[in-house]
Amino acid sequence: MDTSAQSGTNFIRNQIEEDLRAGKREEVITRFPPEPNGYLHIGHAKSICLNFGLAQEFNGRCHLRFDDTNPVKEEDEYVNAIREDVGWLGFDWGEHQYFASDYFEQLYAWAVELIGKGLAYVDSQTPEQIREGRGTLTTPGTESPFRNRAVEENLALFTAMKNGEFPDGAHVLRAKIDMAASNMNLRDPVMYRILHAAHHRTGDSWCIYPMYDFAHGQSDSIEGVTHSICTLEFEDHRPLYDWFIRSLEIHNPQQIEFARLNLSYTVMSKRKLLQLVQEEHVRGWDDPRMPTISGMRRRGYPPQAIRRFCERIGVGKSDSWIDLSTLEDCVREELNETAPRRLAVLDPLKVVITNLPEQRIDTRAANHPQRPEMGTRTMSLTPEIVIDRSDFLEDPPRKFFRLAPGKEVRLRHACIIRCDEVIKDDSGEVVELRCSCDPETFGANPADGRKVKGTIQWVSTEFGQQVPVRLFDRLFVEPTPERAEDFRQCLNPESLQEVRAWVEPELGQARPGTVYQFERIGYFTPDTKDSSLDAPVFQRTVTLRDTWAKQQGK
RNA sequence: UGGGGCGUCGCCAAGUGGUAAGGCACCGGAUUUUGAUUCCGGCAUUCGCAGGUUCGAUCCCUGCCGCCCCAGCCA
Repeated sequence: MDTSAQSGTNFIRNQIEEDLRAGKREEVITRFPPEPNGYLHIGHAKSICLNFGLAQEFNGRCHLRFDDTNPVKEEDEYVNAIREDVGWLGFDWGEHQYFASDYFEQLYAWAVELIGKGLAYVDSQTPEQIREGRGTLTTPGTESPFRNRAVEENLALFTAMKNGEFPDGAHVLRAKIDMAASNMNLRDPVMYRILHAAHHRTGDSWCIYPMYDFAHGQSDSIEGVTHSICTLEFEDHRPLYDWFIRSLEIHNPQQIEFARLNLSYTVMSKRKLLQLVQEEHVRGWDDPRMPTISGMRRRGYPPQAIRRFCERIGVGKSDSWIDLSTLEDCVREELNETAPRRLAVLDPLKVVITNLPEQRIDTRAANHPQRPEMGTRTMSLTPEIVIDRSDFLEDPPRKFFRLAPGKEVRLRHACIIRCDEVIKDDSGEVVELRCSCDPETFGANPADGRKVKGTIQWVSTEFGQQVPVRLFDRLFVEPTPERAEDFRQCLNPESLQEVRAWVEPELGQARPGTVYQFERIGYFTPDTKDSSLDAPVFQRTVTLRDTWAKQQGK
């Protein structure tokens, strides 16, 4: 793994260093704790890189622990997908894979212990009554009439809850803290609820399940976690986290909170992502337009690019909205180094070279301009080729370095051609160009010293192949769909376009796993799901920077 | 108007008493058989605002202002 990354510093790293220096901790154990109720997205990647990265950096370890305390939402499909994604990102949890459900027995015993200490009680109010009793942000709550039940009665009731003697919602176990606390989390939070639901791992063994607050900290404690890193919204829970640890007198991990990632032009909440999938706005969790790890993998984003992105955006506590261009830049940076180059024509315009000396002229083309070790391939120029429609303009603006009537341009890896004649159909559309070539310019500049600034890609219609290519655009037209009244109203109707492109012959056998650069266009890779052995379906990973287009847009 | 956080360049983000790193974006220019890449150069006399302490403050104090989170038997 590349640890060479530009390691900027951040407040969490600083604090860990301080804890180690001061002797408060002797090792660093972190954990990535996803709830298996959805697929991982780029926001999770930030947390994964942070937790695993810190553990690596301090020679500690990072656990993968599934926070599966709510059986109605969690599924094995999700735990498998999560394991695959974390591994693909390049992180290894070794033997340290855990489930909060592994600790149900221990958690139950601890609940009993707290009841014994008079720190927990069974509340028999209805959910509505409990809500009303909690008070509001500005008014204190009121104590439940069941708050002062005897320890023995609490024990008997809690045992009966566990034994399935009550229906869902009949009773709840609550921590006895302070109904007037200004921090709502301390107003006698619920520890256990009755849920007659099958759990993905424990099946029907339990019909009471611990709440997040009564499971997370203790799970960290059991595993010896030293630094429990989570997102900002849990900051208010820290006093409760500490209260349980203190009341139980067990190992005390330290919770540290950081700001979650927000990315422009996409949504990150699991609920919204689930909705996109269920309402079929996308073709599944791994749709290449999704901000999920699996979607990015399918789209061709290399894991190194995602790790670099997480390193680059830093870690802080202020709400941040990262621009999509930052992510795309990381993807380009990686792919520019590794992607073999090929020529492809997405929007073909037929060109006939009228004076080609032979029916076929072979040239050697480097697979990467800066990396000769990536080898070369042969390209065959024939009298009939296609070029991209956007590389020809009948009436070009100043500084248009491509083809136009009477103008010259270089065919990449081949020779210079001049446009002699423009052929149109009845409707006036240009359907063919007749060009003459300068045979002296194969692998050489014009002997007379004339300058031909433009170079364009081409494909021989005799040897090339036609393949489907999907062009993705951002899923949303609004920079912050997350804030919209209805984020679905912001969906980009043109986020997926499919064209039929001409590509170099060997691309017809391309397999998923390799990302190519189609020169002057972008990076493309065969889709893992829709490609077959000899029929790849290409998709655009990301475009190349295009300063010409940018200038034109102004 | 309870509590908890946050406010340094368009977007992120270091720095936390000694006179503002870096990245993305943007703007110039060089090289280029990808208008790609690469390379050079530019880009905050200023750190939410107002006072105060100090020889000196983004860093300390006071007061404002703005934004985010919390009233699930979700995590």
